Amino acid sequence: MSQHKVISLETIRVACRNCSLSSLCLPMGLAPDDVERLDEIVKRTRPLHRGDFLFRDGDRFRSLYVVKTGSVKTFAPSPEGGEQVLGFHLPGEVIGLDAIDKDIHACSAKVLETSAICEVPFTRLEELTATIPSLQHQMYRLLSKEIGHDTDMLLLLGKKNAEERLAAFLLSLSKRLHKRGLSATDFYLSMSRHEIGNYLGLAVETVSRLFTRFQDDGLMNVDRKHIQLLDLATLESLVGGAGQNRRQQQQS
Amino acid sequence: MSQHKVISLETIRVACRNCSLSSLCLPMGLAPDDVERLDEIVKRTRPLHRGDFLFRDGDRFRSLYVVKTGSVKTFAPSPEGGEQVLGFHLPGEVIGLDAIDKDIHACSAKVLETSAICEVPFTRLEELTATIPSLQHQMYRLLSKEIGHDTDMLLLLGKKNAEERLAAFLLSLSKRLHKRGLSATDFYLSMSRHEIGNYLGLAVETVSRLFTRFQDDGLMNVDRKHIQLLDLATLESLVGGAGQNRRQQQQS
DNA sequence: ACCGCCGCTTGATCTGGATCAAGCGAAGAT
DNA sequence: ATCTTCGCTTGATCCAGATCAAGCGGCGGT
Repeated sequence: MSQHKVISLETIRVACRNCSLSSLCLPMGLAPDDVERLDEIVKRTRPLHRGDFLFRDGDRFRSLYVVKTGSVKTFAPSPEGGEQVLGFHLPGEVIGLDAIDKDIHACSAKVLETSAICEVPFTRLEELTATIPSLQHQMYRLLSKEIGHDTDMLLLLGKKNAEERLAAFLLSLSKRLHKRGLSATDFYLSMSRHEIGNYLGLAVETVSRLFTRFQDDGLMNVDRKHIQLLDLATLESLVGGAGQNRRQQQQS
Repeated sequence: MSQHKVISLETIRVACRNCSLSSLCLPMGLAPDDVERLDEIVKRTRPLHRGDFLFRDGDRFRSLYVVKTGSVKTFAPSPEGGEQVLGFHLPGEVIGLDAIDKDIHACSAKVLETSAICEVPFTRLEELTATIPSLQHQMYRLLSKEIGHDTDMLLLLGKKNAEERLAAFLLSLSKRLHKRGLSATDFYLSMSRHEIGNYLGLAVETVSRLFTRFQDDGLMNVDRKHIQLLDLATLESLVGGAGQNRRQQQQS
């Protein structure tokens, strides 16, 4: 806790137009002076550290958050006092979209590692989107994309077995990191096995056993948090559920 | 198939301002002449019948659809040739929001019973929202609400057992029908046991057994598609997972 | 450098719900 | 009216993954 260094503001103060995420983030396809206007409403906070909250469930909704570097998990309380991990958020990804409706956050967002986060006050963003059609369109797409992603998760939790879930999880991380310009095959997990299991609807032990199995099968190397994917093609085929002999899925 | 009656257009041609769904649908809180403008872009189609598609996965995205009466299911193909039921849509609910991002439908929407559906061409709606701030806000809320709903489903599929899932499903139907002005305790299921099971990540047999059990326990009456909920309070408590003796949920 | 905690792994056992297997009966077809 | 199909129910069995149990070892703290 005593290690909070004072970071020079110059390091943080990076305008949207120079942001390496610009193609992933909101401003995609905006005219230069529209980017400027967006840039003006974005707050750049000092780096957050592992365990810090962006918001907690029950908090009033004020802003969207964009991960610039690092990672964040979101999770919702379940009635019994446990929690459901809803997602892991990597650079370029937006957090808080689910709270627009009720104006109250229904989940919490916790920083998994030292991270830089942009804060975008939603009311101001809304004013902006009303005058910049292409930004409005981006917002609709952003919200829609989130729905599509949730849909994928529903299919995963509803129809896939443990092996397929973990393979899908690893490939999802891989693709998202790659899109961000990082290695698709060599990365560190910022979340615990427990959190992965919670997210995928599996017990910690199952996650651990599958890591071991995937490694034994030559699909990947696992060393603590350090992951190396060795055979993306086979992992991809595992996700498809063509595990070899799978009963014809039920047609409803 | 030979029973397609010609329905008089007057029956269908009901303007938004007179629509009984107006408080649930898009126009909430709009000025009268804004409702008028919205009304002008909404297409009202002839009634659709069981088995008709609003769209299929792979179709180009053009419109959102609002259920006026009846019900619709949406479902996505899974890699193995099966499918995942993504939702059942009742009057006042909007379909197609997930396709805005990619401009292609990733799921199909199939009518479960004779239904009246409004079609809202999205491009025109987008033009409208750009000039009516409160409508824009409604759109954001609508999209956000959908994300929130998906989040609930993730918790259900990730953490709840069969009993909790079915209880949650029944109560969800009950509340949504009630909001629409229909009975919260007496209704007909327009979907099959198979579809319910698929939606909830359960086998048909499990759904059937649970219906029997709930009935034996005096929580509800089940006669084919006809459902009567007798003890909402107990059903509610089942959802909470307080089944009685439940291990303390994992804290990630 | 040492200690203690906690996250992870691995093995053994248990179980909720899936799968397999038989009817049953209602709704639609002829 | 009868047939046929298909959706549903109910019983028996099976199994993937949860739970229980027991270390191991890295990492943070002092």
